[in-house]
Amino acid sequence: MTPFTENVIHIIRSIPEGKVMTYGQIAALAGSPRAARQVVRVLHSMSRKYKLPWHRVINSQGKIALSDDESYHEQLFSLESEGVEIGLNGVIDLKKYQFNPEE
DNA sequence: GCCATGGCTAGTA
DNA sequence: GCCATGGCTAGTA
Repeated sequence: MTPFTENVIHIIRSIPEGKVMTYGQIAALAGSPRAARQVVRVLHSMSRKYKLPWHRVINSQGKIALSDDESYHEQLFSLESEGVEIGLNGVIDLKKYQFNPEE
């Protein structure tokens, strides 16, 4: 496993309940600002094995990125049950819910 | 080495 | 357009 991948895993693991992070944000913290899609790959291949809180990762618009209907709703439900509010337009208020480790 | 993959993203002819 | 991976292939040894 490469350092980048390890970083990504650690970062995702560090997201507290009720908070979210962005693909790009995670990539940047892991040391490669434009590697957002690699974060996606990590999520795909390692979520289960490393028990990652995959549902706490959303896109920069503050939206759930999953296209599959069932997965989308699973993520929606997981977030709501942690207290994250999702607007009718499907948007999560990043100002309110985004996790910033560097604080 | 090449190439597809992929739940993206900044910036805007 | 970006770019880190994994899988696969041609082409050497």
